[in-house]
Amino acid sequence: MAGQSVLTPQSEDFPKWYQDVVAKAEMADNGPVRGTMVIRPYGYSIWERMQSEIDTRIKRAGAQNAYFPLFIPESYLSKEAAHVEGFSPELAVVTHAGGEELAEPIVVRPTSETVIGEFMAKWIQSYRDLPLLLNQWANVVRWELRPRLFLRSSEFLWQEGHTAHADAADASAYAMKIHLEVYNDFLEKVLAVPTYLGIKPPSERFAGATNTMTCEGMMRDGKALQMATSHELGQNFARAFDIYFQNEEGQAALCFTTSWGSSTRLVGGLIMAHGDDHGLVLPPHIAPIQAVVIAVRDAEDVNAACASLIATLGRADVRSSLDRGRGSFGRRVTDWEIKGVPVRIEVGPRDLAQGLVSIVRRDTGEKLAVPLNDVDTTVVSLLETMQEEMFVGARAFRDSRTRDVTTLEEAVEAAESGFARLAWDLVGEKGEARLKTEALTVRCLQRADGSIPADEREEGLIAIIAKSY
RNA sequence: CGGGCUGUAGCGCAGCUUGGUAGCGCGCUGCGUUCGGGACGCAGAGGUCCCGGGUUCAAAUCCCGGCAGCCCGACCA
Repeated sequence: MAGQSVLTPQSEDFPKWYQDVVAKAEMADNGPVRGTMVIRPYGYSIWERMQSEIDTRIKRAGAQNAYFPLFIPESYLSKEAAHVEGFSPELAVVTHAGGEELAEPIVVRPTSETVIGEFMAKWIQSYRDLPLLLNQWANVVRWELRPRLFLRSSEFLWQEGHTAHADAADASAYAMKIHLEVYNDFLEKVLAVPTYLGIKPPSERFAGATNTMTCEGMMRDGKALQMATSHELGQNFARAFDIYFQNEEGQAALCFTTSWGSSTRLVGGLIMAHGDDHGLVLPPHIAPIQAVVIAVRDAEDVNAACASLIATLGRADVRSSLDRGRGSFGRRVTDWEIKGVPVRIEVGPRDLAQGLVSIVRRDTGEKLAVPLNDVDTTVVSLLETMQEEMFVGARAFRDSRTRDVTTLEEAVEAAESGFARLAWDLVGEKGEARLKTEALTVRCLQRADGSIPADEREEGLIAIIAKSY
């Protein structure tokens, strides 16, 4: 059995590999209703760590958490024309409740701009109430025809921020702040995923937004995944929901609003950004278990050494877990690899006799013999090294698969294996239509230096073109 | 919604052509030997063969009608 692979190799069938990992790492199962998802404890613990990291950053940016209802009157959605048009194909609508047909159908929220807009209008009186910075953690429903666990499910978990500002500049600056200091910082520092930042072309904009910013990550198969988005909504929703305030001159003025979100899709992105043929590879900062201590065999002295190591690692703030010597060694090693635990510490009689343990890195497979007394300091510094190297490695991979091109035809070719960078002037609406026939899209527009432009009419913008999830 | 495929044990499948009382691998349970890269032996448990109807002495198998799922074509975090 040795050497036989447990997972479908990525090179053979990437989607199958993804499904295998999700199942075998015990991340999630399909729910009974098509498109729904059961998130299993291991997958959920990763999501919880994401929530905690993102939530901390959101609060640092000044927003407060609140909760708005799952059920939204259908009439609310209709108040913003582009919004309802964009979302109507994927709405789940409640027509019956309490044993009767409802007078007005109720929509299960696909996003909460409308309800929150209604309440912002109520709560905002004067410029002193601005900016109003809200966030909520919730589930939302967008009916999916082609669901995939974490990446596209009919119900998913997310965080949605909603803010109101006195002027366009303040709204735009705040959306940018969230985008850089919450999303991009989280993606780079915690998930070790490098991104291309930019704005969506008008065709890809959020329904009802005046501008949409995105963080695009590259997966191991070269396809793009939108990992978070931030929208400037202009006065579209303020107008629809009468979000007025009295300015310093005593006149009524319309607010400018923003919204921004990140979801359980991040879990899928994490899997696909770092995973290899042996399974998940988790960056230490996100890993629920950073180090697993494996007893090579279930013997008294081995178990005692393991217990002592767990205690030591705990004092060093390393999230660790013990694998007692039940079952075959190889099997247990494989199982922990599939789950992507960054560091494996093997404790066996042979090493122990010399006062050593074996420490193995999940990302490189590198194996070190380390004296018992040095385990905590070694692991702590190793985890930081791995976090950094995983980011650098992912960035090198992304860069190696990103090509500057000068024609649409070259872009199509380059997007076979990664991203193409092409002058936005050379794309335009016609180019987008051409790309669509090749199942390609403009993922984002950015300035030549990689920064985020204010709008798509700026001179000299670069379009990042790729296949996407 | 259009085209192709599949529903048999927890999972993956064979059996169906040519009807005859339900099988394999993995997993699971118990005991024992093992354990430094997916261990092995022995003994077990587990099935409305997707649903409904029909043909037949007899249907997983043949016929009719449903339902569900998967893959490929237009949207989305």
